[in-house]
Amino acid sequence: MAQKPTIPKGTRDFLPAEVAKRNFLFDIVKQVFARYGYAPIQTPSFELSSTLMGKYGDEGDRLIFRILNSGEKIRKADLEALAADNLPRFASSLSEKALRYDLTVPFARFVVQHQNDLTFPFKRYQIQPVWRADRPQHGRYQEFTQCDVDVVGSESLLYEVEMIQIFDEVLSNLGLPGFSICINNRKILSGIAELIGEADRIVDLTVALDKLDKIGQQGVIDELLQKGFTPKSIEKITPLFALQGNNEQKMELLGEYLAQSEIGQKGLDELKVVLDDIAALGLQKGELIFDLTLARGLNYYTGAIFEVKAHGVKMGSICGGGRYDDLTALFGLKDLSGIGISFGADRIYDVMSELDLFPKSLNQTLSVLFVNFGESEAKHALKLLREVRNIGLAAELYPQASKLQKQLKYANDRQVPYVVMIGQQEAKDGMLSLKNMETGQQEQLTEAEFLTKCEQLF
RNA sequence: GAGGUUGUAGCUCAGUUGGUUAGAGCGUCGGAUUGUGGUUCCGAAGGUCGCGGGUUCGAGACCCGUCUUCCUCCCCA
Repeated sequence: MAQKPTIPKGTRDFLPAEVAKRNFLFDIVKQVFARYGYAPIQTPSFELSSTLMGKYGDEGDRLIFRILNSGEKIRKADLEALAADNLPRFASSLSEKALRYDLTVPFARFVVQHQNDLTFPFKRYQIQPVWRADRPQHGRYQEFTQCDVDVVGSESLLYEVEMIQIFDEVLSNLGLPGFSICINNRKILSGIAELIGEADRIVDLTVALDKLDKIGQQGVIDELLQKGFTPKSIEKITPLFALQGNNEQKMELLGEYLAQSEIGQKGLDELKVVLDDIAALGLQKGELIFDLTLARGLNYYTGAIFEVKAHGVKMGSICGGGRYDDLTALFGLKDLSGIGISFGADRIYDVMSELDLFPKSLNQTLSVLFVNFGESEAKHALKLLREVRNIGLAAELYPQASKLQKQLKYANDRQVPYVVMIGQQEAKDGMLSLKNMETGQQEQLTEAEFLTKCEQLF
């Protein structure tokens, strides 16, 4: 026997029932995106390595899937680098292309490349798979789909507000009973780093701070010591550990703490505008929380940063995003601030499955099944079948004259609500039997009566 | 990238200190029922025990390698 086929780790097949649910999810996402004025674009699955490398931090670079050069190009391999044990350089000489790691960086490249064809502020959405060479885990895949909205060409904080509204509207429309939209601002984090005299170590600082709720105060201090922060600078951080209460209380305390930092104050001011606007507008199911420990490792964020967590399930963040002032500058277009967010479709799918939030009717892909009683009966049914399809209902004729038992079982398995039976005598009389599969009841109808009923169903 | 864990029928899983012919439930197929499904009863098919190597008279079980699963870390959606 041939060996059982498998697919690579971290990837999945989707059965019809799963695709139906995923499409349900995508449809709601698209609907909201479109309503806020975003238009869809698509970009290639893979980019030049130079486009992607270096944009996500060291950790991110490691997780980028690289595409091996093909054909004669393989001869370009830098064997000296290999001999010198310089593996990154050796790898680069083997590969010039890589699968996209997210949709934001390819989008920045897209904007720069097509800047003459775009009207700014440019608003786009993009729903496509991305790939990460990560260790698979619960809610973590090597191939997964992101749903991104981004706008570039405006610094207006109205877009921060808009992104929060989109989070709230999409997730509420999907039926999530509750979720936290966490917000922070990189400028606040920069201000803190500046104040403690470690302005150039902001990444190490934020990564450690990010773990506060996981490893606790002492854990953060230990990590900072390990990273080489001086006890003196760490001491200056400790007031932050006491930060508690609601958003206003946290902001007030932080206002005093950051009094001497211009950039920190700016971050606070931005945050306040956004929080006030949202407070005035209100949210449906979402809860907006200022979370100072929210850091996000992606190093292109410069202003607001977001992360969303679903309530009632054990799952990492289901959405993320933030403002980036310099991303297009990396590709040669300066002074173009952007902000964007991403919905992790696969994690949201998992959350919805766990909470049983998908409508049951999604599995119904066929409304009417015509039973096949034989060659001449089938030919007769075919004409009626065409009319049912013209009305707009999904309908089909069973392909062979199997036992009725088998045909009904097929209808049952496919959750078909109505089965039509036309035997020899019925065909002659222009009559048919319509069986309701849910109630089991059956009625005799003329063909005209049946078609009228189909129109009502549609 | 570090550590741990898992893999036996289509699916979920049993399988004792290594010992003849590897089991169950569900599902599938056939029949009870030749034009009536979802329930019931009877019967059948379906396995190089993830893959490769090793130890042994003998391996599903022990050892090594490899792939895969899930978990913790790292990072993230």
